[in-house]
Amino acid sequence: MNGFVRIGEKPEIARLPLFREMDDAKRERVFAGSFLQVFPPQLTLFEVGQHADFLHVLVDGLVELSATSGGRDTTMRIVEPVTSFILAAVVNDLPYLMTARTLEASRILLVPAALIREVIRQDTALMQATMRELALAYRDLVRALADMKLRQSAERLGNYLLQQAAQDDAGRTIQLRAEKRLLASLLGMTPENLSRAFSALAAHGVRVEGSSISIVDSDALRAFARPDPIPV
Amino acid sequence: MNGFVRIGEKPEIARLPLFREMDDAKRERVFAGSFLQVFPPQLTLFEVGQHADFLHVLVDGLVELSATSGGRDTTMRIVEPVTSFILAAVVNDLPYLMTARTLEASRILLVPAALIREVIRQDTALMQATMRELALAYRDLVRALADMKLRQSAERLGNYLLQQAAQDDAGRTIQLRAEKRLLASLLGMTPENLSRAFSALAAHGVRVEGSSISIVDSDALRAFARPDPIPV
DNA sequence: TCAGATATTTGATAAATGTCAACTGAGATG
DNA sequence: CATCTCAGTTGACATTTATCAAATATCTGA
Repeated sequence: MNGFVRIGEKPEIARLPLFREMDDAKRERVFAGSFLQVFPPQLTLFEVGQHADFLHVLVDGLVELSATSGGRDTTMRIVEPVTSFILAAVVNDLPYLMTARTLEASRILLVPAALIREVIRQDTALMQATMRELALAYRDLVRALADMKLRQSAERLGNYLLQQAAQDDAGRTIQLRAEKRLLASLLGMTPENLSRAFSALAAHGVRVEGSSISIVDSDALRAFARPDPIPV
Repeated sequence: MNGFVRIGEKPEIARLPLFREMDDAKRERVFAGSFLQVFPPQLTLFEVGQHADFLHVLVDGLVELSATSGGRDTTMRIVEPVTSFILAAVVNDLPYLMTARTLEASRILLVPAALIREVIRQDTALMQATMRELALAYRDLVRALADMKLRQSAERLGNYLLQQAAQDDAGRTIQLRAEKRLLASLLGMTPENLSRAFSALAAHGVRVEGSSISIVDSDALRAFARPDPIPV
């Protein structure tokens, strides 16, 4: 299951903001030099400190990115398909700051770092897309850090739910794709605390049934969580 | 005090990683379309949500960038000269996510956002430098967020001191350029808590005299703060 | 230099979060 | 179908951090 990209995968990858605008021939070259690989669940793809050999594009499955500080580690991002990840390390040819682990069986496009750096230098549209992608990622982190510094746990959870509901356009019901312990780590709290945060949100329009969360009163939740007014 | 860049300022700005590699004529064009302005202390340069009209380069003085979440706000960065700031908002033509305020009287080069975006499109070296800058900024934030999630306050302070000592190459003594309340906000704690964190670090090789902090036993401090092993 | 304003520190207390242990329930396995 | 395992929840308690108040230090400007 290891080899060049097959035809079937290309369109959805080519449609990514990162690759969308670039020259077709160059894109072809990138794909030809990359390989799509299948990984089992719970496999570590790379670890903090390792040299960044590949830009990753998750085509199918689920991946966790975690970072370490003072010995312990924390979930930084849960990557859903189709998304590229670990772009910043690749661009600057620096060691990974995060560890990546599959949560489910996943298909991942591995783009050799040297290749993508070379094509970035040659293709202005790709470079510009990379720049945009990094700037957006930066802004996401600014928000995440401000949230972490200023909001308490139930509020962070409330905002996470509102955000998920908005972007999955699932309307009012959110299906958690990962375990709750992971969500807890992503939101910077313990599983016990997450559990209590969910209880607290019951009074603010949130109903929980296993991994299915419904926002039954989104005004009430908004009033409690005070989401950031500036759109992404 | 408002006008085109005078000769005296150019060299140090041109030496910035962001502008260093670009075509000389293009750089000249950027400078010609920008203006250097002097601001008094405690002046708000722009606020969250405003449209990003200028890339800023702090030439002299001190600037605070703060972000807002749930009504309150927190210091995200203390900008020292000579550094550009607010690049991500300018690149993507999006509203500022942060508020900027001078802490001291400051001279700032204001580069019109439309101009820098245009020149970025034309000059590959500048685009690449922008991309690199954003990727590095992203990585800084990854670290900051992991720290915030995983370390407690005295540990965060310890690491901040180690990092400052390393980069200012001031050796063992750090001069705080801003008020301690600001440092507290930057590190995500209250001023009271910062004060106690300093007391706690007394037992780990740190001596405080007003705004002058000495690391008298850097091994002890390192043992306590367990700094991240991966270099910046 | 002194008075007033402001920053910082210290103490007492409250709130939020983490830790540990026990319990519950759902899914997996034989 | 029983039971085994483990994620999730709940309760009791410890720790960390915030809050409020007061005391002290530092800075500013007349």
